Amino acid sequence: MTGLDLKQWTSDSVAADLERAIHEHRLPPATKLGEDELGEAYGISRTTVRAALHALSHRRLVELKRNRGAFVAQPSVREAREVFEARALLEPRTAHSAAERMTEPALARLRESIVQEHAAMQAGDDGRALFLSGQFHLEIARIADQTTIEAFISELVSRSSLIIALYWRRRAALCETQAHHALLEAFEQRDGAAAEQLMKSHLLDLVASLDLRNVAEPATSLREALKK
Amino acid sequence: MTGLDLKQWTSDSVAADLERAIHEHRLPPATKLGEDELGEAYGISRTTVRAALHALSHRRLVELKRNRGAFVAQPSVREAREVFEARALLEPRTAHSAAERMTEPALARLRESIVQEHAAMQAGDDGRALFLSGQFHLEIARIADQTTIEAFISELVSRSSLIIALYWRRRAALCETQAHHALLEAFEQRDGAAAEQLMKSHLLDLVASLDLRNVAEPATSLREALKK
DNA sequence: AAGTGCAGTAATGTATACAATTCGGCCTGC
DNA sequence: GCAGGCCGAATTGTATACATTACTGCACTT
Repeated sequence: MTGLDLKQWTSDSVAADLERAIHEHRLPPATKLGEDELGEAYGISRTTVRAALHALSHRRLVELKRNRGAFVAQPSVREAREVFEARALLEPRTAHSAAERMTEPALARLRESIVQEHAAMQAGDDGRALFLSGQFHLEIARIADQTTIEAFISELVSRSSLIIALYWRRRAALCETQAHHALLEAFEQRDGAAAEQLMKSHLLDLVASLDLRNVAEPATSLREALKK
Repeated sequence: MTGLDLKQWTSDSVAADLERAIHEHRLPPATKLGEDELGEAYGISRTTVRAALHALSHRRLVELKRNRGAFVAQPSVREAREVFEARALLEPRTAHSAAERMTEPALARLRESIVQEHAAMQAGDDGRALFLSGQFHLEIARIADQTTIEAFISELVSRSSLIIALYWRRRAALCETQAHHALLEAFEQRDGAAAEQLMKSHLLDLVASLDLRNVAEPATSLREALKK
């Protein structure tokens, strides 16, 4: 477990640590996140753990079931589609803005991100590669100088990682860095329209790589299903 | 205060209650939300109040200052612009989808919303009118059957209410229901393109009615300003 | 008189103890 | 043999007590 007892953990840092673990698929969907267990792992009390779990539940990365506990979320097929529809609304035009505001240091950060992503993939660390891939998308929103939209994209990217964990079809991997390279070129040329279009197809490719056939998942619990 | 001791308050219901109070301008920006004070008002312990305040801080309706407490957020001019830029990305195309999926019961709900909004305004209850105006926008996302985007819009609408509290220019009021009526007509005709366009201009009008001249707000605290 | 240092106070941050609820196993009865 | 109900264990939900931090006022120094 991550919980080295050296650090002074706060609810925020614990939440960030857990989010990264989820994002990197070290904590797969449906994993039970017991408060006592986590508290012991991090060397803190349940109070702080609870705050972290609640924070993650607000980002839909964790599902809180009353009197049952916290579990890594399992996005439904429906939710998976919605997440990518939301990304399709936000990211292309954000990429457009980013291209227009692009600077040399920003380009350097994007290149560095791709390099690290590539390295992680070479090292066979798929989880880390996936996380870094998300960082690339986040960095674009940061460059576009839209912190509000950045926060939304951050949530959506993390949730996408859960979706990939559940619905990823082909393990063929190179497609990601390829698309990011293409985006980088558009950014280098400050070509907003191209960046917007590339981001749009990149997201469509992502959805296409998923197996989102509706399998009519049984209600997880009758209680839930009968609520209304 | 709202805290009637009849109800069994949970952190979620307290958060919802506070959010509504903020949305209706009963709790203006910068209001101190003391844990003890709220706990006493609702007849619950600080633990539950804290959870509610944390939830609201995740929606950027409340600012948590470490060891200082919780305050109703005061969006900056910058943040105000960002909120409406995000809405401009999300809402027009959501309105488009809504128009295409429109049903008679959904239309009835929209009409009812407008009626109530109008009634509240006639009654001089500006806060409630503002809240209902937000409900209209939310209902559209609900009709579009996009719960993920709906959650984002819900947050943005509530934050918009804070922005209006801070930067509203003219008290002239009728503009809101007017725009909503126009949208309703587009919905009645299932005209997605028109709805999208009307929503776009409606949001632009809203921004235009604000006074977002940059006044270079002084750093709220030197500590914050010098953090990096 | 202005600014600095110090201590008191009041609030939040954290941990722990108790209460409530859920689920699992077992047992009984038909 | 199976369905239904009861009881127990485990885990979360809530409240309270303690620790920590930041601000406020006052006295003191220069």
